[in-house]
Amino acid sequence: MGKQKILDSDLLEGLAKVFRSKGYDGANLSELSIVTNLKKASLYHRFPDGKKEMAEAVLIHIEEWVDKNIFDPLENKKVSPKKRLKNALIEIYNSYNGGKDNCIFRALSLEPGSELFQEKIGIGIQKWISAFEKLGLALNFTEEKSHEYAVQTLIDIQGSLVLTKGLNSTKFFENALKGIESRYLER
Amino acid sequence: MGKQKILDSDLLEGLAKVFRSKGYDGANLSELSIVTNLKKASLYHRFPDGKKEMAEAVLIHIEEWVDKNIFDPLENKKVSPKKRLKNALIEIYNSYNGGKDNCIFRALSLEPGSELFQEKIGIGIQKWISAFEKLGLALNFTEEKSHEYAVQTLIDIQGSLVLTKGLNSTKFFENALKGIESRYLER
DNA sequence: TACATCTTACCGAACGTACGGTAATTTTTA
DNA sequence: TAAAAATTACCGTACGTTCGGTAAGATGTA
Repeated sequence: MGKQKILDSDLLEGLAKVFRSKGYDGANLSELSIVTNLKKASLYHRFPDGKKEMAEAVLIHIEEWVDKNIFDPLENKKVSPKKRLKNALIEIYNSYNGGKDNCIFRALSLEPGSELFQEKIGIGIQKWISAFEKLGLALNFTEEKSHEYAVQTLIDIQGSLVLTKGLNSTKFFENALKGIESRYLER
Repeated sequence: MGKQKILDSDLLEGLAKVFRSKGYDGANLSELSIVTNLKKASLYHRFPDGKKEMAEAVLIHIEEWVDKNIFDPLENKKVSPKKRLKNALIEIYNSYNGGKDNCIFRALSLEPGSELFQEKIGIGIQKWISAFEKLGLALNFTEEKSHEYAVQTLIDIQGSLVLTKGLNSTKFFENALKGIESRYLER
């Protein structure tokens, strides 16, 4: 019975799950150890800089996932803008587990720890806004409207996630996604 | 030069400041002690059940403040609905320090600790929705529209606070409040 | 091919520290 | 002067981190 290498993707998804639900300070090494099937010392083998490096790796992992599964398809000119939007909303719905999971940005923006990730989070949010701005333009909205709608899209997602958590009902998130779709598609 | 008795309101505001910025787990007794000018053991004299009781007291304190400074004026029939809305938005703006401060609901809805406050938070959010529903009715919107607008008001506030924090710019919060106002006032 | 060496992946045990919390005592207040 | 409030000194525990070490695959060399 030899030692199996834990796959990077499994590892990062385990870490992500904890950081998303507990934030930086609330995520403790014991639990990170359990969800990754790796003892604490082994986590330090993978991440010599410790918890901070783990959270950063999670942020990067999620960013890559979003690039590939949301941003790239959203800008794929071989598909109609309407279809692109619909696909993106489905991906968003699933990636937040229908509204039951937190956003990593929100989880990591509480002190202590927020200073460490502030810059990465800012860039990440900016990328979301840009992606939806491009969609707006592709749907022939003005630059101004495209920006306004992009910002409102993020606000709807983030705000509805807060209500979904606070009132323990996914309907807010679901309705928000529907609202985003009709804002773009109903002229 | 004797020691001054710490006033309940100052005490709770100090505690609130820490819980809002750090969440339940991130708030530690050393800092709660410093910000209240009370040694740890003295905090335990005031709150025998410890940190949990402190966070609950903060939640209650904020709820009372909101009742008095936002909900009551918002339902005061001696003032026109339009004026009531404008006053409420000003109070909201100031109470979030122009967008720079977190919402206590959001701060306390991360694990660990979220279980402890889930119910109180749910009731609190529900009260916000109800208050804005009544405003919508007073402004002669249908019940359905009043509900829709009330939910969207909370989403705009919460979502814009996330963007404000994440991008370190209060313009998102400011614009959201303007958007709320015009949604109610521009027919 | 065969064996030695290097490297990767992992782990048990322990470290110093900071945590939430408590007991005993002094100070303040009325 | 008695009760209430605040303080000092302390406790057990859980935290993030580090150390010393093992198993096993990869690489180098004859």
